[in-house]
Amino acid sequence: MDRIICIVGPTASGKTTLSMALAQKLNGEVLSCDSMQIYRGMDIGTAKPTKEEIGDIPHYMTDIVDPDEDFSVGRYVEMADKLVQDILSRGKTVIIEGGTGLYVDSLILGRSFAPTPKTGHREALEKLAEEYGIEAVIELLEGFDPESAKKLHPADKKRIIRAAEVYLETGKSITQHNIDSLVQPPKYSPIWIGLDYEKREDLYDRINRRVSMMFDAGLLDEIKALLDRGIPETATSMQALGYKEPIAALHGEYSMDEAMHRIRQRTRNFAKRQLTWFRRNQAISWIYQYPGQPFDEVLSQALAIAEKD
RNA sequence: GGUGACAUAGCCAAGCGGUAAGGCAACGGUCUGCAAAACCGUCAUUCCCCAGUUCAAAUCUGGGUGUCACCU
Repeated sequence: MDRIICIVGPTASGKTTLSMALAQKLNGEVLSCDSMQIYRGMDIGTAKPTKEEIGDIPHYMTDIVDPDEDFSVGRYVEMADKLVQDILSRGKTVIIEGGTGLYVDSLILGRSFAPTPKTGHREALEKLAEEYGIEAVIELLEGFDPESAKKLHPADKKRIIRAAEVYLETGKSITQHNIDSLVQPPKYSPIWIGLDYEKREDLYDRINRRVSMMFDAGLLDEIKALLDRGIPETATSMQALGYKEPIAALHGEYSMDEAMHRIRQRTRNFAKRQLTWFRRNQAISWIYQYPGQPFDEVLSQALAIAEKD
């Protein structure tokens, strides 16, 4: 039987440490599932595991593209799935360490994505929305995908445009695409372990402290190095938490102190969204930690969950 | 000690006699190619306290308390 363990949870919940320890114990290899750690040169702000943390454990899907490259879930799944197959074929355990819910689920469910669109439909739709308002796009959408037109909130411009784009690209509505893919059984059935804290405030405390540590570790130098390399500030990667705020501060929009506060705030908000995403996955066994808990306790709980299967 | 201003949710804040805007935070949720993104929902039976005027008061009057500013 395929042996896959997914370690999921909000940022700063200790996923990296647990993944490495489990890999050690279970003869596993770690596959990172994080939409920002894929970028080269973005280490401190993304809390990427250090060389010391990784040690000699095989570790994948980190540092795979440059920060100014376009990336997507589709590309992630394509690359990661090959690695999963490869690790399994060698009889080892795959430990998926995931903070990006969409990526983890897409990989596990085995979703297939159409190739990157190049037809310019999206640009045209965006222009239409800009000139005539999003209502014009909704109206258009009603013509070939009334379900989406009705379901999507008028303020959710991004998804409305995507829904229209999918139809124009493929001739099939996004609603139909979704129905088709929901019919498919999940590609893998991993053991799910969720990491969280008993009390929300303890998780938030960890986030606050970690942000300070990032600044101490040289986050600003890292950002300056990226900018010196010519990475555009508008690149998706540079819009990441912990990057865009210091950049704004460097432009004098607010103080660096304010930047740090904003990073903390936005990271706390982000952690809550991650929890919302993972909470609906009933297959997850949660480990609720408390401050100062010995790591061995967490590890043995995780091993118990992994062994139960 | 005197004079003046102000007291509205955890924070900022509108309201100026007709039955408590809005923003942030918090909490809950959505999510199928930007996801560290984008989006949605909930959140003051009550406006510092007491008394009064009025059909009706967060809004007016008197007193009290507190904060700030200036004066001595």
